[in-house]
Amino acid sequence: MRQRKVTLADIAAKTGYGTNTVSLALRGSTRISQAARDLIRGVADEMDYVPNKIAASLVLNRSNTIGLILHEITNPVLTSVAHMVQKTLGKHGYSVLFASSNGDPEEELKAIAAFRARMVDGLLIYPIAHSKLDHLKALRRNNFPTVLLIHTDATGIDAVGIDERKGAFDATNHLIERGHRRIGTLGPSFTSTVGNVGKLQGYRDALEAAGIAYDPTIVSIPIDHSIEASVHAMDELMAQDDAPSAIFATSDLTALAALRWAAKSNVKVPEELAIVGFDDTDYVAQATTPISSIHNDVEQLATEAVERLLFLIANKELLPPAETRTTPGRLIIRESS
Amino acid sequence: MRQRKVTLADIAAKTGYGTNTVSLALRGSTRISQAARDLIRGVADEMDYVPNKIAASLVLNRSNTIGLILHEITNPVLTSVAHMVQKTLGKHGYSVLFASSNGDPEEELKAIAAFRARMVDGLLIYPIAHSKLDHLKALRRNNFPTVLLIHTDATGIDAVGIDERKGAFDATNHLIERGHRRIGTLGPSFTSTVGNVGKLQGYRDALEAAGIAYDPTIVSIPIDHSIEASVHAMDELMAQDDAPSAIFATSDLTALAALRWAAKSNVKVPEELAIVGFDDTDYVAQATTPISSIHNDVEQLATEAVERLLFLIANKELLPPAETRTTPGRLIIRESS
DNA sequence: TTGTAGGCGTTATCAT
DNA sequence: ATGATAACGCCTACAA
Repeated sequence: MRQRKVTLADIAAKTGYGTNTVSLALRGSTRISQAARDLIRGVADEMDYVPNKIAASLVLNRSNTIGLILHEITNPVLTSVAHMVQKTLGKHGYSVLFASSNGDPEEELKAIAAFRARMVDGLLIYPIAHSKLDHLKALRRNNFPTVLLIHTDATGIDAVGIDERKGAFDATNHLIERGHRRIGTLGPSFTSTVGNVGKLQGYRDALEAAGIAYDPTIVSIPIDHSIEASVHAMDELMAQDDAPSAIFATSDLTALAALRWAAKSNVKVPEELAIVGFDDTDYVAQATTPISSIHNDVEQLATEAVERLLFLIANKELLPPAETRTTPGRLIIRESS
Repeated sequence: MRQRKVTLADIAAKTGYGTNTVSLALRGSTRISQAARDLIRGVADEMDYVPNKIAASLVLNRSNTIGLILHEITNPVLTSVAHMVQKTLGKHGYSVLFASSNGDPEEELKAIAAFRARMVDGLLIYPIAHSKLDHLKALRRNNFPTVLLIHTDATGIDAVGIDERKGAFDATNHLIERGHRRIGTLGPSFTSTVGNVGKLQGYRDALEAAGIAYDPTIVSIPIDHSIEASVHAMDELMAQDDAPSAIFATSDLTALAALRWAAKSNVKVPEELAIVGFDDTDYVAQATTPISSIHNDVEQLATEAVERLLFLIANKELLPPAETRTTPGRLIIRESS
């Protein structure tokens, strides 16, 4: 005995108006008399009318929904991005379909397909790998508004992201200025993980500028994204003969791991080991030894990405040339360095 | 010069079949000859056909989309829930609309309205307050499948959540067994925040069982969700004459704050101050001093919630009586206690 | 095995 | 100021 959903027709029947009048009235059209509008509005509320946007989407050819795909939702930075994106889009009347690709290209493709089938008006995506952008460029070629949430030098696709290269440069350079010559780095797979390509570059840039030779034996890559794996990686890194005196951690998570390693190894931070992280989350700012980190303005990033996406959506008939925007980070110096 | 979207009719025209045959063929109906199916499938792929699920939703009266509303996405536990929920639902062919209410009841209502208008088949929600469940119960009364992601004793609404009361009891009791009699607690607003109502109860249960008087002066409530605010709260809490020798932190975030406070105050953990957290995230497990915490099986929670929701959706014509499920946590003892 | 007709709830166009 | 009609793209009858 399930009550059918209330439709425009039901309200029309009850008020004596046509469905079309009801539709206009509920959307506040001045073409309808004030009296009629009030009456209709009242009856609609009374009947607990919920407009069916899906039906509207069909005729308007616009769903007022966008898709957000992140490659890893556990990451606190991406989490903030998700939050800001949803908040900003909500203000513009958009809802957001969310999916986490979890590092699996297959999942990413599935999510894209699912979202497209649901007629999302556009896509914000933090892709899995820098090198695998072709399918996303293809979307754009099909006039499908898409914005990457990363910084990339790739062309033919819009992107707004953090300037990892510069951030990494600043972090490394700061350690050099503190007198360190042997600077290790700790972070997930530099080649495959988006973002870290740039970070490795920035790290090398800084070394080169200071005339320090790049040494791959102190570039450490944890086996997975857990802190534990990074602590492990530290174990091996620091067991070397010529162990680093400073660590540039490419994420706050690995920075915390470095700190943890120091604690359990009775190594003093920053006296015996300096640490700089990346992203400046609460966790490093308020770690037992507050850790220096590169602060990135997630709010600005999210806002700009949303703006760009909405712009693309508004111009989807003839997409403007792809653009890349970058938001710089800034180094926050704390006790760890 | 925008190419229209490919529809069933387009494929029909190109293959010479009717739209209906094409529809059946693409869905793999055996009513269509194998040859026709292959042909149609091929042409569809060639034309890059993307089925319009929105149109299908309209006729099927089912969107294969559910809404997920969290009251705070920054929280690592809720983040994991979001991830698991999306992953599990994805396997069942559902997409998830996401919104963060950010602790604002107004936002929560807006999100619910937006999702209903988009015809979600059901709702998973981590509500803002225990006390404000009436609007959610109303949804259920209107045969709208809804599952709360919290543990609650409220009736008339489905819920699956962590047993906060028991977890808090175990945490507090553990500290008592370690010989502590003066146990403070640190966590966001016990009365308004969902979950913490139960935690305060469990804390008091344990005290009572041990014959320790409950003392509200050592129940500390940080001003917001930042670690910094909790460190501040610790400052005040520990400045008291009869300061606690142990802290039950109602979240891992506050546990980390307690640890941070100890570090900057040169207080030894666990010798001078014992700490137990709640949720057992990586951050406490791998803190400089690994912190004891209540581990909760987020994966199981998410799976059960999704299962229940799908069950409700399948029976939405006549919803079964509301049920509450609870998943117990377990204490993980580490160096902090 | 395939085609035809009708309708899902909304909006836009064109009348009145 | 309001109403009738035709879409939007798909699916489920029912027919052939």
